[in-house]
Amino acid sequence: MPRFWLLKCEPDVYSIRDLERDGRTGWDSVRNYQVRNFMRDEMQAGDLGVFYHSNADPSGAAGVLRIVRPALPDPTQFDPKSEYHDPKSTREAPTWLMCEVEFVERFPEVVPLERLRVEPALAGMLILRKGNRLSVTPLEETEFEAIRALGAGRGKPASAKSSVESAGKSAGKSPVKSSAAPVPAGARRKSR
DNA sequence: GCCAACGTTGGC
DNA sequence: GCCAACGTTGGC
Repeated sequence: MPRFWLLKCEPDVYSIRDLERDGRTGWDSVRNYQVRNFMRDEMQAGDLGVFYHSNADPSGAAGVLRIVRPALPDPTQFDPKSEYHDPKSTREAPTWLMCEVEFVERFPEVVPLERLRVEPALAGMLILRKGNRLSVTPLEETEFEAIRALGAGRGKPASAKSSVESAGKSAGKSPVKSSAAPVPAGARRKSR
């Protein structure tokens, strides 16, 4: 059973269109212990994630990605020239991890935060909680499916009661562009 | 650009 | 191990 995640990134830094173009990328530069532990302990290959654009116009859910490999050493920590260099980290025991992700789909339009907020199925979602700053958060399957439905334009109006039932299984037939592109080496800010 | 909320740091 | 100061995030 796959798990579900929400991954935030500023689209000025790396957007869903960049991922669509690249096919795969290393979700690097995360410098938060809680997020690192998610990647180390809970994330699994095959998990699905919502790609969320933060600090954007509009901010919101932009598409879907899949976790290819969950807990790789983040190379930026070893790069003295990187903004994310961590001199205390060693290759034997890397402090920081990243995951490799692949493109699954881009929503025709970003589902704005404003829309997510009024969706009953998303009432408990971590990212909507005030003050939450984690760049990677777990999602319930119902939350993931609700966001995916909104992204596909299949969301019920915000006023509708119970929008969960309609969010059926749609996994498994994703238009994955199976690019064999390696993980880009460039140090990119995937938020912390 | 403001500012609330949070994580991290460092003095003690 | 407490906690104030500081830096950062991210919506608005």
